[in-house]
Amino acid sequence: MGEHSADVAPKGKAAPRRTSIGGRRNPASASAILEAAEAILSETGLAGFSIEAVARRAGAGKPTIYRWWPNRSALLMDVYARQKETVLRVDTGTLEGDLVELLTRLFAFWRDTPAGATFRSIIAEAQSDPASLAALQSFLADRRAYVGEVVARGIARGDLPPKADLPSLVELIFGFAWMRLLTGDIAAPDADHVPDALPARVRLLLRGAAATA
Amino acid sequence: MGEHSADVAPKGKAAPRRTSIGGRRNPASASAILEAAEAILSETGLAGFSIEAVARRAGAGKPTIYRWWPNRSALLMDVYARQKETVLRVDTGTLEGDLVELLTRLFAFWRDTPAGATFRSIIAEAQSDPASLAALQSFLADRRAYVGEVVARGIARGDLPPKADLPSLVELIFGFAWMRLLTGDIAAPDADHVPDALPARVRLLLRGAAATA
DNA sequence: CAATAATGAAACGAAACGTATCGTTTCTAA
DNA sequence: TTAGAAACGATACGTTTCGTTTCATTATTG
Repeated sequence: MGEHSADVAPKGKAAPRRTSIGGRRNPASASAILEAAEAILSETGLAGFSIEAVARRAGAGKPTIYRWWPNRSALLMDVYARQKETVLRVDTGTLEGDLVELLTRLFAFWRDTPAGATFRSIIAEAQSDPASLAALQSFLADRRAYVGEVVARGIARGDLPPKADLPSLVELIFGFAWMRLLTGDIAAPDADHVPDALPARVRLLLRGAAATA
Repeated sequence: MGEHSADVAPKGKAAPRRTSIGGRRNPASASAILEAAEAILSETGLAGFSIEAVARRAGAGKPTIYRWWPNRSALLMDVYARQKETVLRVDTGTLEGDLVELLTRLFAFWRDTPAGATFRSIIAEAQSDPASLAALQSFLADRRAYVGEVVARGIARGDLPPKADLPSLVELIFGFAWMRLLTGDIAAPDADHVPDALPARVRLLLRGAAATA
């Protein structure tokens, strides 16, 4: 998966029909489907996202999509996972720097790539489907653990007292980020018009965590 | 609206057919529609919520619903507005008390009434419809202003320094609350199994806000 | 070569969307 | 009293999407 030409039909053109490659999945089909899904999300958002639309765009059969993904939520999750969210990899030397950098990068990732449209759609779908919610909760737990490690590293470095309220800090960071995404509030800071409030949020959180140690 | 018997069909029974009451809207129809919408959200969540289902349940015509609400998002907004979110009215004597009480009440409101299902649906719909997002942003601005007043009252009382970072505090409070709702994390605290982490979140936020004054 | 799994095209019945049409009811103004 | 207007729910409509089934074809494996 990901190593093959996707054979996604550019809009308006017919791609060669893919056929079976024998008793195994065709990675070209998978790529085509995931890329089509991503393109549609980018172009029309969740409102235009349907299995029908993805199948059409990918030149794939609906049975193929349903064979691998039970519903559109699951497909969304795979689209997001594929977008390689490496933005969380930070190491600026200070905890405050790490958190500011992490969030700055996350917002840019959400803003400048189809990832933002994808992830907000995942959250939306999770409100109407219990299985999707469970998947999202699991995903969140994983991400929280990672950020918890970033914070623990800061503690080890002495940037934060050992008894700082780490669970609250991590929860509030994610609440902040998600809310920015869901309210469409991830525009790039612009020193002339939109001052960057993100560092102030991080500062408040870190000082609060330290003060509750 | 709200003063009349709704004439909502109990499931399985036929309500008397409503007719026109002359060249104005029939408040009984409006009530029936809003109540049906609320009931469906409670029972099936957003997945079962459709204009068709509401019309059937309310014994109303789809043209009637579309006459008054452009789409299901708008209907959701009215359902939520109708649920009288008075939980924000707090006055415990201290700012920390106020914020803890406010959030405790808000979570109970979301948990114990159809309001939670409604509001999470509103947020979900806002991810696929720009007009719904605009309405949600407006609603949020209003609620932030109110909480800002609660905080300002605390500042006047001396619970928080005058130069506390009020914008960050308010934004983080809402991020926290929304995220709890969206991840299904609003279960009632249970001292034996689920300790109440909410006061710790509030404490961190208040100390952080104070420390950034 | 036969069996198997996979592939996309096509078809299907059901459901929902948003709109149009209809007969009926009620209200208001003349 | 009458005519006109707005509203009401029932019905119908064309379109889209859902999830599933069927089909002919392809490639792989034993």
